[in-house]
Amino acid sequence: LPPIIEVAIDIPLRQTFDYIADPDTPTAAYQAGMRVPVPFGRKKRIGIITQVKTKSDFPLNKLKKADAPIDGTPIFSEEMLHLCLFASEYYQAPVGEVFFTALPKALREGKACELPQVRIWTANPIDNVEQTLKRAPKQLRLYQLIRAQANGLSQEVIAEQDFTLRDCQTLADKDLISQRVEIIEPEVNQNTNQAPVLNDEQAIAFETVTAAFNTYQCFLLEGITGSGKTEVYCRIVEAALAQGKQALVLVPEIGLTPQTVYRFRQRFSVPICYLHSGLNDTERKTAWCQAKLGQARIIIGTRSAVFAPLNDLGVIIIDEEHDGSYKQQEGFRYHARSLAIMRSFHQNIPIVLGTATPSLESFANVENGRYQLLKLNQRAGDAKPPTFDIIDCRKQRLTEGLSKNLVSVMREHLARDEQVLLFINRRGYAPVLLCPSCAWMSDCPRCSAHLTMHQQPRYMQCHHCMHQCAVPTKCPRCETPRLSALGLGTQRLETVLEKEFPDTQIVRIDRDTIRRKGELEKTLDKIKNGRRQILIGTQMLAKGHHFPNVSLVAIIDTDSGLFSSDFRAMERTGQLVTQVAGRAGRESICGKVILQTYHPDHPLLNLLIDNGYNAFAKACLNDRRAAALPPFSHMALFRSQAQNPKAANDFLQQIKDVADNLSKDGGADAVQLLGPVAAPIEKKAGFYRMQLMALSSSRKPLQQLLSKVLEQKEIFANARQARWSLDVDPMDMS
DNA sequence: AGCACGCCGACT
DNA sequence: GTCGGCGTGCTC
Repeated sequence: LPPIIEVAIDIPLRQTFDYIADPDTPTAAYQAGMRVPVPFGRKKRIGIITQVKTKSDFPLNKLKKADAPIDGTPIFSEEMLHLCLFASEYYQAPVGEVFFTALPKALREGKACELPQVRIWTANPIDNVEQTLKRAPKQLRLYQLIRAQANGLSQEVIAEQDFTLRDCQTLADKDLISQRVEIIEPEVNQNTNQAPVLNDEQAIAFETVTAAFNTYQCFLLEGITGSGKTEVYCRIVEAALAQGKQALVLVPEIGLTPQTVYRFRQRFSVPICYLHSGLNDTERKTAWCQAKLGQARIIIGTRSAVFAPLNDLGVIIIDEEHDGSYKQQEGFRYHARSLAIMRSFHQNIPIVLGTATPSLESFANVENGRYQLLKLNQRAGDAKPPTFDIIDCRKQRLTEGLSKNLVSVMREHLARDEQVLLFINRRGYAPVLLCPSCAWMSDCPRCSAHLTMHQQPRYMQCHHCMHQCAVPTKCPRCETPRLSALGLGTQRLETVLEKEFPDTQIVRIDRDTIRRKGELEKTLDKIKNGRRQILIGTQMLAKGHHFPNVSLVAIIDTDSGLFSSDFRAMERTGQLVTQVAGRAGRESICGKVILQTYHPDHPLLNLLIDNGYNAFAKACLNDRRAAALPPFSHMALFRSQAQNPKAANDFLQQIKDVADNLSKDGGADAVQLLGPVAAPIEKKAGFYRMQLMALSSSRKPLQQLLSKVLEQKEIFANARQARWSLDVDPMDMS
C-alpha cells in the first residue's frame, strides 16, 4: 500500500496537505525533507514532504496522488526540517512560506540540487582532418582550436571564440571530438599569510570558544572598535575547519562588501561560499548547493544564510549581532540571530555573537546567565578612545543647523589636514516646504508625512511611498510666491559647507549619491586616500567602514533619536553614537566626537559619553525592566492596513475580542492586549495602518494565545477587507 | 496566494 | 440577451 505524505506548499496557509504517494514509485523514495510535485487546485505545485505516514485525517477518497519526489536525498536535512518547523511555530508563520524562504529561487522552482558542471571537449586523433573538413572551414577551425589543448577546452572558452554548442555537437556527431563533464571546483586561495599573534584577551576568547566545541554555548564577544574581533572569528573558524567541520558566518546586509569578502578569501585555503543580495539566481543556487554537498567549508552570508544547509556545522558566528538587518521585516518575519541560536542549540555547537555595542537582548541574556560574556577591551597599537563633547544648541543660534562652536572646531581639524565626518539622518535638501503666510506644508497626498525637497535635480519626494512631483513655485493654497525650506538634509548641509569652506573638498554619501553597485567602494577609496575633506553621510557611513584620517565626527541631529515613540530608539541611538565614534581616529590621532543637542542634560546621553556604552546599556535595561518591556517581557504585534481606516481598525478589534475571550477561558490572563492604535506613520501609500500589541511576562501563554487566535477561522473571513500581518518579537514598531 | 464560482450592472 | 465587476470559499 502506498504511504501517505504530508506536504507543505508555498501558500499563506498555516497547514500542510496530505497526498497518496505514487504507487509506481518505491515507498523508500519518499522521505521527509524532499521536494515533490503535487496537484494543488487545478495546478501543479512543488511542495516539501514534512512527514511520511500511513494515516490521514483527511477523507481517504479525497486524497490526490503525488508525483515521484524531485530529490534522491532530502534537500532539507532532518536538522533543517526541524528548524523550519520550529520557526513556523515560533513566528506563527505559514509552514510552506518558511520552507520556501529557506530555499534559493532556482530550487523553489524545482531545479536539481547539484554542483555546477562544465562541458569539456577533447579532440579525437584523426589523420587528415583537413581533408575531411575541407568543405567546412569553420568546423575545421573549431577542431583545430580544440586539438591545440591536450586537456580539452571548456564550452565557455569555446563560446568566447564565437562557436556554439551546436557547432561542437556537429563535430561530435562526426566522431571528431568527444566530451566529458566535470564539476567546477570553487576557486581556492593558497594562503601562506602568517596569522597575527593574538593578544591576551583575544587568546582567552579563542580558547574559551574552541573549548566549547561540540557543546551548545552562546558567547557574547563584546569588542570595542579596533580590538580585533575579526581575527578571533578567523581563529575560531580555523579551529572548526581543523576538526573537519564547516563554519557559518552571518554578517549584516551592509557588511558583506568586497572588502569583507577579500579579507576572508585572503585568510583561508578552503572553499568559501558567499550568500548575499548581490547574487543572481544561478549564483545563489550554486553557493547553496556547494554548502549542501559539503564542498564549501565556510559560508558567509546575510540574514537568509541562517538557512544554509550544512551537514558538518561546527560553529556559528554572528558579526555585529545588534544590527537591525538580521530581522526580516516582511513576509516571514524571522530574526536570523534567534534562529541561529536555536540552530546551534539543536546541533550542540557553540555560537559567537560579536559586536562593539551589544543589543539589550544579548546583555540581558548575559545577566541571566544564558550567554557567556567575552570581552575585548584592548585596541590594537596605541589607539586611544575618542573624546566626547556636547554642544548645547539652546545657547547659540544655529546657522543652517550648524553651531558656531562646531564650525570653529571643524576649522581646527581641517587646518591640520585631517578629515571631518558629519552625520545627519536625513537625505535631500529640506524635509518640508512651508508657506510663510498661510502655513501650508508640503504634505504627501498618500502618506501622513511631508514631501522632502531635493535639489540638483529639483523635485519633491515622499521618502515613505516614493511619490514624486515638481517643486511648487508658489503656495498651492494662497499663491504666496516664496515658500521656505524648513529643516536640514544632507544636500543642504553640503551647500552650506561649500560656502563656509570653499577650499575644502566635500564628499557626500547617501542613497542619492550612491546609486549603483560599486559606487560606495569607489567613494570610500577616495576618502581613504584623501586628506582635508569634509564627509557628509547618513547611517550608511556609520556601519563597518573605518576612516583612518577622520579625527572629528559630529552628529548634527542627535535629538532625532532621543525622543521617539519606538521603545528601542534610545538603544539604537546609543549604538549609533558608539559606532560612529569608532569611525574616528587611529593610532596617532585621538578622535573627537561632537553631539549637537537641545537636550545637553539628557541623562542617558550623558551616561553614554561619560561612562561608555556598557553603563548606558545597563541604564536602558533598567528602564525596560521598570516598564516591563522586552527583553523583560515578550511581544507580538498584529498590524493591519486598509484604504478605509475603519476596516483596518475593525480587523484588529475582532482579533482583540477573540483573544480576550480566549484568555478568559484559559484563566491565566498573563497576556496583555494593547490597542488597536494607529501606527506611528498613520497613513502610508494611501493605506491607513493600525496595530494591536500583545505583551506577556512569559513566552508560553503568549505563544498559546497567538496559536489559538490564528486558529479561529472567522478572523480570516474579515481579512479580505484589511491586509494584516503578525510580527513576533517586533524590532521596529513603525 | 491563486483560482473558480456566482450573482448583479452596462453593453455589442 | 451577454461580458465582466469583485465578494466568497476552497485548495489534500
